[in-house]
This record gives sequence, structure tokens and C-alpha cells, in this order.
Amino acid sequence: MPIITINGKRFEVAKGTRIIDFATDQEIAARLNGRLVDLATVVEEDCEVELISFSSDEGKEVYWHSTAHLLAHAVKELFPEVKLAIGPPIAEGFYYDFDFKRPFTDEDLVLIQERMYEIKNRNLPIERLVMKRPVAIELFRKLGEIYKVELLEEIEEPEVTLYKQGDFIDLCRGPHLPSTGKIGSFKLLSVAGAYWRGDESRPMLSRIYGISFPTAEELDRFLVMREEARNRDHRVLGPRLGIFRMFEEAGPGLVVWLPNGMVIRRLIEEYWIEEHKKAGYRFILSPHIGRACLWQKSGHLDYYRENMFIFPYGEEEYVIKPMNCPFHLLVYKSETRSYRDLPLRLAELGTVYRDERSGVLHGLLRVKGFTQDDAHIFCTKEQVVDEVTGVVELALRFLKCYGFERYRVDLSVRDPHHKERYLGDDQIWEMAESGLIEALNRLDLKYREAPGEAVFYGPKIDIHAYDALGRSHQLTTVQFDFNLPHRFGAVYINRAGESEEVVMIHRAIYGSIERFIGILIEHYGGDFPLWLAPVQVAILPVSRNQAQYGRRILSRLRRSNLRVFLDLRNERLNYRIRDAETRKIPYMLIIGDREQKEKKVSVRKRKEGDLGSMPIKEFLRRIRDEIKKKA
RNA sequence: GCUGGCGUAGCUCAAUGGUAGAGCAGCGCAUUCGUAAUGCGCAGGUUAGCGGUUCAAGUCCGCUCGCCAGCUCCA
Repeated sequence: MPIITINGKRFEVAKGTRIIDFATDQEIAARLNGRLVDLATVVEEDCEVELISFSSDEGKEVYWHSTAHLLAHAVKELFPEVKLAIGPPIAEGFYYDFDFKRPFTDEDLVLIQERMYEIKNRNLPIERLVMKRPVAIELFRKLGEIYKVELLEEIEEPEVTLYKQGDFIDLCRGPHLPSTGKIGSFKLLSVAGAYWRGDESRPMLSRIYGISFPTAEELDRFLVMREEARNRDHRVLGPRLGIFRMFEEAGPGLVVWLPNGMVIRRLIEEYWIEEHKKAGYRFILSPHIGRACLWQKSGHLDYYRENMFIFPYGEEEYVIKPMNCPFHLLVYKSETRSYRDLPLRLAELGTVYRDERSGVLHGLLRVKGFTQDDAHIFCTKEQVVDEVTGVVELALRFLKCYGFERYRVDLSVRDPHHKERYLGDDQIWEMAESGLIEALNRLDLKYREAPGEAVFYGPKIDIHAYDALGRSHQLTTVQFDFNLPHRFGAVYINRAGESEEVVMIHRAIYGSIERFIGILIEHYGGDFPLWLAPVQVAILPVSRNQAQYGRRILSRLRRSNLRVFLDLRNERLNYRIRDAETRKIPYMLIIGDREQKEKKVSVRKRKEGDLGSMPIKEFLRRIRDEIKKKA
């Protein structure tokens, strides 16, 4: 009799026992000897089984995948002429792509969702079928499912698996839930176009997105979170808080910074400059335009002409710079460099312009003009690990300061099957990749290796930060560049007096200031910490009688270098409190006769309320401390 | 760039093909107020732009611009 070890406990079972006999209601799939399988799987021999529930990532995948099938099932019942493409789980939920003669409308979504609940309630068993590949091809051909046939024709295994629930059948690796009734609460969220297999030249399909959870409460919580994300949208908050605006008249993808935004931007840049000074960087500033031949030399013109702003100038062409690097190389090359000069760290808050395809623009997160917090480190091979370590350390210090508690590190290396697509020989790639890895190890950082994600001119480390809502944003990037030093002939004189090609590391911490502030607005939900808040304190006299006292406090705080607003408007106190609150001002000082008499201020904190009254000195101490801690 | 959706006052939103309207914000007046919206009044519009259909277009059609959800792209 087979011995089955379930979640570490051993059982002796009769042949033909199914895993589901050991599962509770929460469990939806299993890992059998390391492989994900259906609960209906029959145990034939000794094995190790781990039961999987929705709470794990794998569980969610299975759950959402089954919901995607339920969606396709409902669509097929309502619109039999629809052809099925693919329907995988994604990071949050699932989608299914359909080929339909017209796009789906919101009304369709309502109908489809209703039908999904109906099918769920039929509680159809979800069955796994194993079939010879040609048999499956024949089956789908008969069904008219041309996309499935195309997929099948590319599969190499002789046998394929299909999943069937009622009359609905789909090509699928699985596993799935045991029956449609196991799917709890779900909601279809949106429709959008998507190319078949992500290829612009292939047909455009209709994609329906959805999400599902075991319970209605979890679904509600998800929808509330989605609503919260919507409330934090930097494209709404930015203009409302006077941070930035974009104008149709000014052109798409171009940002105009408003006074409040400039306060934030300056502080972020000043902090960046301070930290970089401490880390041994030197600063330069390069022009916004330059001769096209410079970009010809760098290779950018050949690769990215479509995305560059180019204009004629006399007999030649000029470009608006899309990158700072060529200028930095000119600076590097402007003197004969000795190994004693290295590492040379040249930093620049360089504003660049790229002509992005119209459909990709998105608030501050993707714009046509932006400022990179750029730097290029020129060093020797021996210095690589130290330099990379320094950059990553610096980056993590910044992340922490802005309250990004969680982050993910990606190491992007060559696609091992297509080494010919990359510039530079194996030796230099190995030096660079091992340098990056050694730096990460030195910092004891876990990382995810991403083969094929490297840029053609070198490997890189990317740091993705998770914001307050758990969404990830790529910020820091550390890239090797084997292309530019070579093209520009950037060398140094080594100890032996020979000229040697310098190693160039390109890096940005924030990435782009625009994008970073967009992320910050959403991360903080507009509630910028005191050190960044455009207005830090609002002084609210209860009535006109305290106007004089208010002015005295105003000048006192201003002298302490605080950003203060004295609200003498002819409005009730409640109105002005509400106004300061919606403008996200961190502190309100409410002053009435009592405070005036006692030479105190009554302190109210944003979102927290009344903190009671205290002498101004005490208040000042308190907020100076808070500013210093950048809390 | 592609697919689909959208575009009315600074903002949020109304208006069967038949006189463009409300709340908030703004301005004025009254009120001088103790921890999230005081009352009254005034002003605010080439309905994104251009063209067409119609006796009549915010509404129907076409083109352009912009925005949104995705896809593709992101040095």
C-alpha cells in the first residue's frame, strides 16, 4: 500500500485514493512530489504531497486560472461564435482574450458575470483529460478554435491536457479547482484590446480582466483597495495640490511644475545632491541640445532615431538630448586620465527629451521630458565591486528615507541562448555579471535573476520598490556599458603606463525626478511627510481678534525656516480646518483667546486631530525633530 | 503606433435632435465664530477644434487634437 506524506504527516492508504480525500474545503490544489496537480489526482505509489490553498501565490494562480475558464465558459454560452485565445492568471486576477466580431461592452460584462455565477452554481466538476496531440488538434479544429490549434501545433510533447466543465473544454496545463462551485466571489473589471500573442502584426483581440476570491469579504476588500488607489491617483492629486499640471495647449507628455511641486522637487534634489557629495560624486551640467554627430558616435541615433527629437541647424542636424552619457564621456575624455583619477563619479540632474509613442504616456510616470538623476562612474575592473556596492547602498538609503520598506532586486543578464545579440565578449560580461553578484552578496541582498533582460550593451541591477499599496515601481538602475567607452575610446593610463579601456557604470537612483514624484504622490496619498510638505503649518486664528497674535507666530515660524500659511480668511474655523486638511497640510495651529493669553498654540495634526495646546517653543522643538528625522 | 472608451464652467456632474443647468471652487455682502463645509447674492460656456447631415446639433456622421483602459515600446 502506498505511503503518502501530506504536509509532513504520513498515511498509509489504499490504492486509488485521491488527494482530495485528505483536503479540507480551503485547499484547492496540491503539489505532488514537487509538481502542481489537481486534487482529483489518484495516488498510485509512495509520494509526498503538499496541499495548496488560496493563501499561497500558487493557490491564487490556480484559483484565478479556474475563474478565467469560468469566464470563457460563460462567454461561449452567451456568444457561441467567439473564438478563444488564452486566459492566464496575472499578478492580480486573470484575463481571457477572445476573438469576437465586436468589442465587449459594459452591458456584456454584466451579462457575462451573471452567467458565470449561474455556471458556478451548477457546480460542474472540472475534469482533466489527457489526449494525444493530433487528437486534440482535430477536436479544436472541429470546434473552430483556430487559436487553440495554433498553440497546439507549437507544443512539442506528444500528449496534452485539456480541462472540461460541462460542455466547455479548453486546452490547459492546469491544475484547476475540483468544481465550478468552489469558485467564491468574482467580478469582471474591465475590457481592453490586446494583440494575439502580444504581436502588433497579429489580430487585435478583446481582453476581459477579472478578479476572484474565496469570500465576498475579500472581494470587497480588494475593491476598496482599488478605490483607494484611484483616490491616490497622482494625475488627480498633483494638479489639486498645486504640484504640477499638464496642458493640452503645451503638448502631451510635458510637465509644468507648480509652486508646491517645486518645493518638493527642490527638496528631493537637494537631498540627492547632499548624499551624492558625501558619496564622492562630482557634479556637471550639460546642454539640452547637441550636434547629431555626437549621437551618431554614441550609436543612439541608429537605435533610437524614432524616439529622438531632431532638428536641422544650418547645414547639419542637432538633437535635443535623450541621454546625458555622451556629454559625460566628452568630459571624461577631456583630460588624460590616470588610474589615480579613478573612480571618477560624474553626476548630473540632466533633463532629457524622448519622443515617446503617443499611447504610452501616463501622467508623470511616462513623459516626453524628464530629469534623470544620472551619474556615470568611470573605474577600473578592480574597482567594480566596490562601486556597485556603493551605488546599491546609496539607493537603499534613499528608499528607506522615502518610506519604501519593501523592495525587490533584479539582476538582468544575457539571454544564454542568444549571446550574439549582445555587445562585448564573454570575458567582459562575466567580469560585469560576477561584479554585480558579488556586490549583492556583499550586501547580503536576495535577488531575482532575469535572463534576457540585460540591455544589449551590458548587464544591470534594477531595484523595484513596493509602495504603500503594495504596487511595485522600478526606480534604481545600475548598468554596465561596454558600448560607449569603446565607441568614444575612453581609456586611462594604468600602473604599467599602458592605456586601458575604462569601465563605465551608468546609474540612476530615483530614475527620473518626474516619475519619482508621481510615485511619491501615490505612495503618500498626497500626505507628504513634514520635511517634504509644500506647506508645513497652517495658522488658524479662531477669529479676527487673534490676527495680530497669528502674525507674530507666522513670522516666528518663518524665521525658523518653516513653510507656513496664515489663514485670515473670513470663514468659520471648521471650514478652514477642513480646507487645511484637504490641502494635506501636516500641522494646524489653532489660536484663540486662551492660547493668546497663555502664549501657547493649540496643535492639530493632519488626519489625527487635536494634540492639545503647548508653548510655541515646544511645538518648534517637536517639528524640527520630525523634519530632521525626515519622518 | 494599435484596439476600445471618453471630452459640457477651474473641479465633480446634469440636459428625448428643440432656450446649456446644479453643487463645490471664485468674487461681493452679512456674520467674528474653538477642532472636517455659516447664510444671501453675483459672475462664470465658441459644449476640445474643424467640417457635414438637419428647419434645428452638446446630442447624429466624418476628420483632427487631447485624455482614459489595455496592447506594443521604454537607451
